[in-house]
Amino acid sequence: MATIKDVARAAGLSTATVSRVLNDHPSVTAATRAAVQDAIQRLDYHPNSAARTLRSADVSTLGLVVGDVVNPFFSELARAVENEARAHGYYVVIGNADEDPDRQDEYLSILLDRRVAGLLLCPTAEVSPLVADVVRGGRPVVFVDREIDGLDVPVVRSDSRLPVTALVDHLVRLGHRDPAIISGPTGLSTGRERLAAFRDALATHGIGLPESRVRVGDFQMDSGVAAMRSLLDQPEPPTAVFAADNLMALGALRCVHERGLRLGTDIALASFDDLPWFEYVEPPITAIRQQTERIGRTAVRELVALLDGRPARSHALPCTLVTRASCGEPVPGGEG
Amino acid sequence: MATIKDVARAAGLSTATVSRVLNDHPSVTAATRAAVQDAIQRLDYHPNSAARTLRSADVSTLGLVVGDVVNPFFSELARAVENEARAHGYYVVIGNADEDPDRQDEYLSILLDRRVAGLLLCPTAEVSPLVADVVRGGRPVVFVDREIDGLDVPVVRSDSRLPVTALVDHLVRLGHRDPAIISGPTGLSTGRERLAAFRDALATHGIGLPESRVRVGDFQMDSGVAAMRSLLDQPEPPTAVFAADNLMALGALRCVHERGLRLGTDIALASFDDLPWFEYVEPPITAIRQQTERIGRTAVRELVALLDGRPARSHALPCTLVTRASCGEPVPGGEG
DNA sequence: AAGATCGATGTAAACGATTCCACGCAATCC
DNA sequence: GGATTGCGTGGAATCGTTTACATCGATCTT
Repeated sequence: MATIKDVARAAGLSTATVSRVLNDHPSVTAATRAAVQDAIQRLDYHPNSAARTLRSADVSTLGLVVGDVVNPFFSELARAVENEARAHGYYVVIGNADEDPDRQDEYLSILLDRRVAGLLLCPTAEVSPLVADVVRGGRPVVFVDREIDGLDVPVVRSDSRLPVTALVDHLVRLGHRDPAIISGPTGLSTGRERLAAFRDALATHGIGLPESRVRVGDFQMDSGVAAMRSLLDQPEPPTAVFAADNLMALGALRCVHERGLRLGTDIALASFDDLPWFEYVEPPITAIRQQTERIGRTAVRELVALLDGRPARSHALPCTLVTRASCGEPVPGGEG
Repeated sequence: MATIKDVARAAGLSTATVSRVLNDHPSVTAATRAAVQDAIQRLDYHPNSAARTLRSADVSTLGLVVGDVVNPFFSELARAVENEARAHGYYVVIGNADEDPDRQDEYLSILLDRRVAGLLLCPTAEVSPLVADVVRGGRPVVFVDREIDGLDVPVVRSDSRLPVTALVDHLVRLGHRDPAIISGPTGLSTGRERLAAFRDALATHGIGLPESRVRVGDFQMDSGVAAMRSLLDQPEPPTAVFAADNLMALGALRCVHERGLRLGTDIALASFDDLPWFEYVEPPITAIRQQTERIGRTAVRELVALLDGRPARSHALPCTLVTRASCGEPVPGGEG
């Protein structure tokens, strides 16, 4: 493959001049420029970008490590991140942790190795020496969706307490006296928070949350199926179930269908994370809607602030409870 | 940012030795190795991959450019690609074209700049000088899902003809005499093929496909809404609609709900791409199921073959028609 | 016990681009 | 008309790594 030296030789010029032509440097004669262009054409020369980025660091790419690409929340997040990043002149390359802390660390390494300008991370584990190192190393990092105790990193996420409280009120109003939860991993801040919010909200109604009403999944679909089965297999199954993310809600739904139960009458189901198709299931599924797009955009803005040397701050964005019919009572005009 | 020199100095060794540790060279004492590891930890050192690939090309990372991360087909594909790649010792970084040819080219450039070992690409446009250059430049590339006429690149995709024919037979059997299609872009091989297969299959039943029965979307949700509206706004709307991908099917579904129509009785709907939740909509949605996981895994295997200097071949994997009730007739035991 | 062998480490030359600095030359100034 | 300015270009250092070759003890051979 032709190098800049070959071009220089072919054009009878120095590599410095060729480089100037390549980078649109003003002080090059039109004639010289043409000669270089010609040599480039003839030799089918393509600059080696490894050499290029070695010399002058790449500042155009951001890294995004998501919890699980298959999770629509994260893919929508990825799209939002990308759109906002492009508006600021950055590209985004994505690594998929698949909810596996080891994979997360690997992609973290790869992206750092590749010298991305900054990192957006949805941490998949509470403790990761690598993450801690990266943060302490002073690299520009923003956490998205999840935070890690003890690490002073800007976090952009949803505030789960209010909407979960609203959901519990909704459930209790419909007569559910012993709702269950399919929680996310308690090792993740989102898992913990949603569970705690659920428990606390029930407590205000004088309702406890015994172990028989809690199952812990991993935010992926299969764990939702298993959790729902386990809940329904009890002597006194719950009348309502709150799945802490959309994939586990889908899994729960699969189980409900397996058993031939009717949603909303035999068993109530609600989900953290709203999805377009929740509206089209019969009956439509009540869900807590996150401002996914806004989360992504805000996170990018904070990261860009960091990159520009400005201070960044954390955000807990509000959610809305979208009440539909899956918890028992058809709510007219439920959207909103 | 720490360099190999800093590590060498901190460990009281030469850069050569540090490099040997980094690359698992056998002839390094355990003690020396430990000292280097320690220094690496302390300094939070990450090798500069630009320098590394400048000296000797990086062989551990594959690049994947998907059509649209938000499309569940592509996110499932991404997961499969990643799992298979890891089994072969590769990592995968993802770029999202968002169905935009310019973005595709940008990510292609970025990934090539970063000197990934090989590329998996879901081309978003028929003509792209960059893609052509890359292919002609002899870089290891495998196309996934879509192909480009005139480029001799291994392609791993679904064979759409058989299942689309089966779908049309199904529709005709249920009495639909003028089905419509929400096609993908005709600039994409998948768009063209599915449309052609639909038209040809109808022809064998003596049914034509006039312009009033064809709408062209972009494989994204909004275009499905618009296309469905346009189809239904006609004086004589079709009784059945085939959406050429899952996102446009979701869009069509939104339109059906907007209008207060009942799926299966007022209007039939079928989709290319099956999704778990299609089963839980009322009535469940008939769909053509691709072997997404197998497509991803096969594509990686072919790319790995290329990287190992072995020949690679193309694959057209079979799909299955999963008949459910959305086209009018509840089919008992419809799964399969 | 002296030379051959071997294993661990260091030295320094690449890789291909960018860019600071210096140089020569023409045009301009006083 | 000699000094100054400015412009186009070239020389060479530099980015951070890998790796061929050199070095240097220690061990082995006979």
